[in-house]
Amino acid sequence: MSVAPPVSEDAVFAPVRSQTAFEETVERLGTAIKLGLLAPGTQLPAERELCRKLGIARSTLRQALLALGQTGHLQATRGRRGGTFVADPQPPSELPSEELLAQWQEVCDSRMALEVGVAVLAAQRADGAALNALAGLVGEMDRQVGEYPNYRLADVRFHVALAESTGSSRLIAAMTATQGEMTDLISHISHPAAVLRASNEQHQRLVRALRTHDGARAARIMSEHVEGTTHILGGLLPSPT
Amino acid sequence: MSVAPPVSEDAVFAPVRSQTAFEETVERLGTAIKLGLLAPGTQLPAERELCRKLGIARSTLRQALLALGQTGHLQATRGRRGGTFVADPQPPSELPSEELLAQWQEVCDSRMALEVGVAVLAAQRADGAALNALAGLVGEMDRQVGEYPNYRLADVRFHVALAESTGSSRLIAAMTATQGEMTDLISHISHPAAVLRASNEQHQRLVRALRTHDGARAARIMSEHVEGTTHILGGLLPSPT
DNA sequence: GGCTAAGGACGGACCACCACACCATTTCCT
DNA sequence: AGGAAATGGTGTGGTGGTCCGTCCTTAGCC
Repeated sequence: MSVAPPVSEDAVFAPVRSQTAFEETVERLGTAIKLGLLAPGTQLPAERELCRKLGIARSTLRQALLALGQTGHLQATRGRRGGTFVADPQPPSELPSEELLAQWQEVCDSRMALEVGVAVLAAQRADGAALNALAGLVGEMDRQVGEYPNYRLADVRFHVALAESTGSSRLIAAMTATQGEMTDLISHISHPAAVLRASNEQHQRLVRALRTHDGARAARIMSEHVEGTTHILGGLLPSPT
Repeated sequence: MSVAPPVSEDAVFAPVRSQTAFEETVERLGTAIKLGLLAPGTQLPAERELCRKLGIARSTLRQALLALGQTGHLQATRGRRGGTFVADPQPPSELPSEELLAQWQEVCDSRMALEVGVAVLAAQRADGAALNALAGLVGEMDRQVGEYPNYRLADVRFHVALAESTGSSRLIAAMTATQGEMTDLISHISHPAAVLRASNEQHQRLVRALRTHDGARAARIMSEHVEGTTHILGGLLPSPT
């Protein structure tokens, strides 16, 4: 027989979570709205076109749009020149769900892996335009250090733009999903200007590392950046027993 | 209006792919078998228990087991002391699917992000036992450098063990999925002993970096390690136009 | 007034999934 | 020898998600 070690088979036999098309659509559009990727006032594509893009039936899409309308994230008007639009605010943002709180460490771990890897790839690939966009977002965050919602908006854009600079759609999707989870986790804790300034300092140093294509340095900076958030959460959230 | 930049909304409106429970079960078990995580001869849990673990109905599980039985990956015997067992070989491994070939660059990008991030986390967290297990697998690969199937088996175990050392089940699952995709991509290309030896050299240097908790160094080594495979594939596979 | 483009609503068909009960085979135990 | 137990194998009915096609309603434009 093989000397195979006792491989942990828990991962293989872990519960299988089949996501319905309806659920995933609500998730995707809702996350994009919450993160500000779809700005308030933005008009969504027409239903008949959007369901084609998403690869689902129109009735299924309408279920999702209805759900997002009832939670106040979307608003629809009929008739010619009508359409579905992203609603303005959602000031009393939802409390993080139980299950997300229970998994907050796993979320931070996934984020660590994703962000560090993306930083390394970005150091290889980011071109001038992408670097300028990132630098612009760093400046925006610097200006909004006293207005957390605005800061967070630019923060999300920064990390998503980083993923976009790699040119990998998988990584972009993973980054938006991760940022959505992070937003749920951190939206209800305080964000002193000093902390934001220090965090943005790391953004700036990261962009400098990207300009010189220094992947190792980018990895180290991003690692420290993510760890900062993780430690803050660790001090405020209940640790799983 | 907001000065929002033209965010690439392609990612938001990308097709939604709802995976059925049946498909995901076949995928999970099939990958685990192909990767050798479930060694030949291993007995699966009884159907009535396994469907409970996976959180699906027994009939759905049986569809998956039937499919894997018809492809020769599983074999079942009835009666008390019976069960479902992992079949021995699958020498003529399947050709990589069209869609996977078309996405090979995205696969390598995802792998880069995941592996580098995992390496950084492992540098922080890997304990003595995990490091010894990794070192043992490096030794095994060194011995099997002339027998590619055996080498690949230890290679997969090495990378999965790296993910296990982070303690994050999400990362373990992501790593097994990624290794499954990589196996599909690289199983039909040649693997000279010199290449394997050089690759395993990087494994060894990585373990040394982990022992000193040098995350930056681990990131650099892993980045070069993944890039090696990517370049080999780039020379042999058609590039997407 | 009519055309058009948009959201809104309905009904039937199909299929994945589930829950439950039961059958067939083999082995173990008394 | 015979029954209990544990396994894979089979069938049946019901539920809900999804798709497809059709039609209705609203509102702006020519």
